[in-house]
Formats: sequence, structure tokens, C-alpha cells
Amino acid sequence: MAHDHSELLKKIKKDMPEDELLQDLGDLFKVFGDTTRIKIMYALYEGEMCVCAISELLNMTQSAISHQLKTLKDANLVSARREGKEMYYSLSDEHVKSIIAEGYEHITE
Amino acid sequence: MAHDHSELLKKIKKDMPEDELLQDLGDLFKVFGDTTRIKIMYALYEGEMCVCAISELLNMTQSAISHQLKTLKDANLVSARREGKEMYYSLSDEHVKSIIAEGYEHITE
DNA sequence: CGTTCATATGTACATCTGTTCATATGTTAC
DNA sequence: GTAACATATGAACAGATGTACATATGAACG
Repeated sequence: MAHDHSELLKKIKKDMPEDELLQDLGDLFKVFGDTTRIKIMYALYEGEMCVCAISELLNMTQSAISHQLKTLKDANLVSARREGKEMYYSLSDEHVKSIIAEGYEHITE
Repeated sequence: MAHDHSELLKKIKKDMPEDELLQDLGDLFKVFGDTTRIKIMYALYEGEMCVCAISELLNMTQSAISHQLKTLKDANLVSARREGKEMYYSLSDEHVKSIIAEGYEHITE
């Protein structure tokens, strides 16, 4: 640390959200920060899918997909619906698409 | 794997972006997926800051901040400008704010 | 030149993360 | 009840990640 920033820091600290909110924000983006989960979300763009269809699509084990779906569900990004033996997952709301769209814009320009 | 999904999968595969793009998307969100980096970006909302101001604000070592700034710079999220001995960092473009804003909306409702 | 200040970088280490394997749960059909 | 299928879950392990420490680079000044 070095020269004086106290005025600037005071102003910024006042405008920064609470630590807990910033933590939650980081945790949310962490969920988006994995290719497998991004792929799952993209796959659900057109509608619901069962677990085994997703694992077939991504060519990954059912267990791996199930674990990732749990992560997505805990972050309220996907919802599940049971139909007989199968579980159908779908995107929870439009936020998923708009968050991905914003990221997409950043990297493609 | 189990019952047949070949039709569904064919359709979805056609509409999915390239693997490389999905990887890049994940990598981008990974950068947002850390509280320290989120805090740095929020701190830069109001304008540029030098490294030691940021490290004082977040109460972290200069080294830690420098490493994180490098990560942010590599992802084209912040830019740097030298003025004498100091380096001033600022947000590269409005994408940072809009991505964070979308995440913010998701967790606060 | 050498000194001081601001920042960058390499390394090491503890922690976190994603996948696999094995197994448990839950549903349907017999 | 049992068998078969779809999914969930726990444990273990390899690989990635964030920080601190030590040190290097670069700029300003005498």
C-alpha cells in the first residue's frame, strides 16, 4: 500500500453492494463457468430433455450429467419434472438465455 | 443410455454452437466466477483505479490483485494505462456491466 | 549510477472442482 | 414380491484455481 486513496475508496465503498451479494454473484457465474453446464443449458434452449438424452448428446456418463444438473438446479437455472421413470429438465427462466447471450456478445466481436 | 432420442439429438446438435465457442463462453464466465474479480470489476464501475488503490480497497496483497487483473485483462474485461509508476485499470467496455447486471437480476428476485 | 516506489511474475501450497465408479433410490411392469 | 430401467448420490482422485511469499521489472528522481 502506498499513497493516499482514502477519498476515492470511501466513495466506492459506499456504492458497492454487500459482500454477501457479491459472493452470490460470483457463485452464480461459477455455475456458468463450465463447458459441460453451458452445453446442457444450450441443449435445453429448445425445450425439456430427459437425463439420458443429455448424456447421450454430450457423450458423457449419466452420473456426470446428473451431478451437473444438480448444480444447475441448486442455482435455480433449471427445473425438473418427473414423468414415469424419467426426469425432464428445462430452463427455469429467461435469465439463462440472456446471461449466455451477453457473454456470447462479448466473445464474438 | 437407453431409449431412442436420435431425432431430438439430431435437431439439437444442428442448432448448438461449435465446441470451441462453448469452451470460450465457459472460460469467460469462469472469470466472472470469483468474488475478488467481481469486486474489482464493481470497483471500476465509476472509473479507473490504480493497483494499490484496489488492493487497499479489498484489503488484499498487491500480488493477489495483480494476478487477478492479469486474468481480467486476458479476458479483455479490463484495460490498463500507465501513468508514471502507476498503472490505471478500467473496464474495457459495457459488456462487463451488462453481464453483471443480468446475473444480478437472476439472484435478486 | 543507485534508491525508492508501483507493479508484475514465478513458485509453492492449500483448497476447490469435475469426473468416474459403485451403489442407492424410485418407478413401472410382471 | 422381483426384475429392469432411469436417475440420484457418496466417495475418491486427478486436475484446476486463488493466494502468499519472494523476487524481478520498470519508472522517477537525485
